[in-house]
Amino acid sequence: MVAALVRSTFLTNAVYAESAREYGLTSQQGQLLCVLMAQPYGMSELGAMLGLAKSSLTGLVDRTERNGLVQRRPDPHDSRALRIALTRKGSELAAEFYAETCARIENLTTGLAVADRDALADLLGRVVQDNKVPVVFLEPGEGAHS
Amino acid sequence: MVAALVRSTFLTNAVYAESAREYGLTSQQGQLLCVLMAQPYGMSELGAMLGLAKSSLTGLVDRTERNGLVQRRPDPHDSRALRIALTRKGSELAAEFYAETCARIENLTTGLAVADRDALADLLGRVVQDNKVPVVFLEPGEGAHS
DNA sequence: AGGGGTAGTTCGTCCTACGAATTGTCAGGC
DNA sequence: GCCTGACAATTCGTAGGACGAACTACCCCT
Repeated sequence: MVAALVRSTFLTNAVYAESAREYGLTSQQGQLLCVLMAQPYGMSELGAMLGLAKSSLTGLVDRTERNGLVQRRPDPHDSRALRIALTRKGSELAAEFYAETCARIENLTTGLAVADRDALADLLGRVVQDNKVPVVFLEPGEGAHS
Repeated sequence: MVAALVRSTFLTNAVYAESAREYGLTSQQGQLLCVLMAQPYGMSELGAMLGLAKSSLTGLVDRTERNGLVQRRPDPHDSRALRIALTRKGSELAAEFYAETCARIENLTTGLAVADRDALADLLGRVVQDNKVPVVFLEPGEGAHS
């Protein structure tokens, strides 16, 4: 059990990172884009979702902003706070990266029968839910709700 | 499916990293120790298993060696090559880290019935095998065979 | 108006990862 | 025996990632 989970994690990481790399992203930047596909978030919210310290986030957003993918917008209701949102370019890149990554991850399970794939999705879904994993990756079809 | 896999990967990463941290390790150093629990390997072999460039490995082994966990031994049959092996201290730390990490990962699935856990292990095991994931984490019970 | 808590940034430090260039060694052909 | 191509590993420079501690600016409550 444990070994299977750890190794599949290793596998998924590698696939994710390689896909990101081909779009000129790091894993972390790709993850940031994927989170922001749903809606803009504040720095602190992002830190909580991604499990990063505030200071780590500043840098990540800096670099991603420098690449023109993301934008710091002032929060209208709180002048301390920021809303981090995708730029047009970031939005387009995120969509491509997301689609390609989905395809590649999906491909990892092509050795399984359809019923088995469904079973796996269900079981993993439950584990994820039981452990309250933040939505770092949308369900395909789960669109932006803003 | 895809989202469940990616999110469970995120979860496992976080648990692994936190466990490592508590033993004074980074994820990568922890991974290195786990791989070496099975047997010593050469730098190139490690690079292939972990999916790292040679130059990345030099640094990782440097830092881990500096902490006294790992040792570069000359390869008796090839004086270009090295065998990277756990030191006594590294071996002990690896065992503790491994056990603790196993426990924590196992814990992620306590929301599942035993039969479901077995099913999940089986399905993930097949995915891992189909995709030829290197043995970056032993099956509990799979001991060193040297 | 004062003061505790919150949002983000800055700074210094260390780890991670890569590619290109380099050194030493092995082994096969001649 | 020697040369040459392939291979093992390191070095160097660069860039990103992550953290904690210290700091600024602002919110809100009283």
